[in-house]
Amino acid sequence: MAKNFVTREENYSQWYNDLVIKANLAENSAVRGCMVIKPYGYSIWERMQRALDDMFKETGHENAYFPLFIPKSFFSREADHVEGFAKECAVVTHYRLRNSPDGSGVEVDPDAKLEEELIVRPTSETIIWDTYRNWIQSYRDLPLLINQWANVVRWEMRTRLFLRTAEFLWQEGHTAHATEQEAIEETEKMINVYADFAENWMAMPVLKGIKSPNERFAGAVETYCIEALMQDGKALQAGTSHFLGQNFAKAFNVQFLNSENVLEYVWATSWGVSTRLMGALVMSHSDDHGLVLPPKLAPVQVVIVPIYKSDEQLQLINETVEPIIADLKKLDIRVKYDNRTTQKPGWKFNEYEFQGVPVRIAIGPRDIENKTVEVARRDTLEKKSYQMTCIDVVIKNLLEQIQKNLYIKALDFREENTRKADTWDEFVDIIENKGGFVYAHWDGTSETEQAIKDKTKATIRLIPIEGKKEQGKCILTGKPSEQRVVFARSY
RNA sequence: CGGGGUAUAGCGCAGUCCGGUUAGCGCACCUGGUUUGGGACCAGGGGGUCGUAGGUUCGAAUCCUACUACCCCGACCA
Repeated sequence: MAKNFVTREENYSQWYNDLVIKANLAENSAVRGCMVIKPYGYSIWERMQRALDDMFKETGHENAYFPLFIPKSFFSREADHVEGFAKECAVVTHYRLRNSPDGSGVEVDPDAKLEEELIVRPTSETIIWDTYRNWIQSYRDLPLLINQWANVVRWEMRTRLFLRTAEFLWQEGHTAHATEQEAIEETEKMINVYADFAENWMAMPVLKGIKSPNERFAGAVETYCIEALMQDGKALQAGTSHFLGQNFAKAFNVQFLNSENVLEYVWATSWGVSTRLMGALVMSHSDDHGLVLPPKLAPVQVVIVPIYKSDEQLQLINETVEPIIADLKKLDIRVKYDNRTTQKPGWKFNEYEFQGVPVRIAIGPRDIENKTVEVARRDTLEKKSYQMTCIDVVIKNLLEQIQKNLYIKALDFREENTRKADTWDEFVDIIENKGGFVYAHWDGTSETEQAIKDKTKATIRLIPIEGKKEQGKCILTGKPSEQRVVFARSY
């Protein structure tokens, strides 16, 4: 495995591929980086999914499931939307295969052409709004608060494992509201849910803000986002929440009668996070020893490894460990006792470090004698002996401490890599040589943003929502600006 | 779609320039023994249409042609 991941970007790719494959997380399939999440990796994702799902339900949302295929004609209804997605759609044109005449295998049967092509959903706004038309008649039907967990396909020109695969698993929330105000509140509420999840579950600090028009979702009036900083100094968009205005309601003719018996178009939002969060998790905390998982998301929070020379010793350790496991389980700690005889202790230590298990307990003859256990934490790699009595409470506290420590570490890293630039030279120097987030003034035009991107590959990651007003001059054009925005190179 | 690279055992690679025993190494796997507090050691063993198709040659992993797949860098994007 490549060393010095944190400081040497060129090693990143090798490190990353080694990591995800060896850690049994995922592997690239032949189809444009389609993501296959193996069992261990999936169990991490499943915990994330469950936590998010609970948060959606707490905020009043219900789950539903809509079709995979969307008739092509649906896409032409919202102009910006089709513009945004047309270039990356997988299209179903035929419905049958046949044996090749030359006997070399199978081929698409040219006689089985579809009347109207079907698009594999790149996102579900169109099919959902087509459905909502039938579900919404009265203000009494609103708000409609629905979430869908689904896989979608965007045929990207270039894929990147976890961060941009052709097929990915995500959730997309789609809500309909009677008023503009209520829809905006929903949009903001959900970006806050995402930020809450990122910080409190993933231990990943995020910036909140809105996107510049260039980066806005196709069909949205306003796009809110959370952005995280990865260990190599690049930004990663971790979640988005869109205020869609009445664009989709008008495109799909979704109207309702309000309490004054007046026909109105509904106001909409949509919001989503994807398996990209797995990439974010890996890239936020991992080190050269492998994954580092925040305890709240770790499928296994504590692993116990016995150290023994004889069967009798193992038997003794088994008996000693039994009540400890019971105590830990009582405190809802996910614990695994690995007393396989097929692997050696050293091998197990490395294996669980690789998988990012937050806490490891080792127990051997020496410990039995002293009534102690050896506790090692994954985040700092520190080892320490504790008395066996009350070890459950020690571990519980330690897990909470690790969760906090990971967040603080990531936050410190972000602070160290967040800078202000007041001149063009300063800006270029930071982007080229240091990376990270750069707060700088911008004249507010798309042309300037594009020019900065062309020159430096840096884009506006977000415009802070509650950013301080401050008079300044655009770093590129020198035109007046009232607020700094956040620039970075990104994935 | 442009530029670069790679393809040899489950994984990682050497061998290719300069054709010539039976294609090799590390990890992993299997058997036996000794081991077990940070990826053990010794001995033995199994596993290969050398990416595909054609060509040159007495002889091809090696030379030639075409094709395919994957990786990296760009444009595009969550």
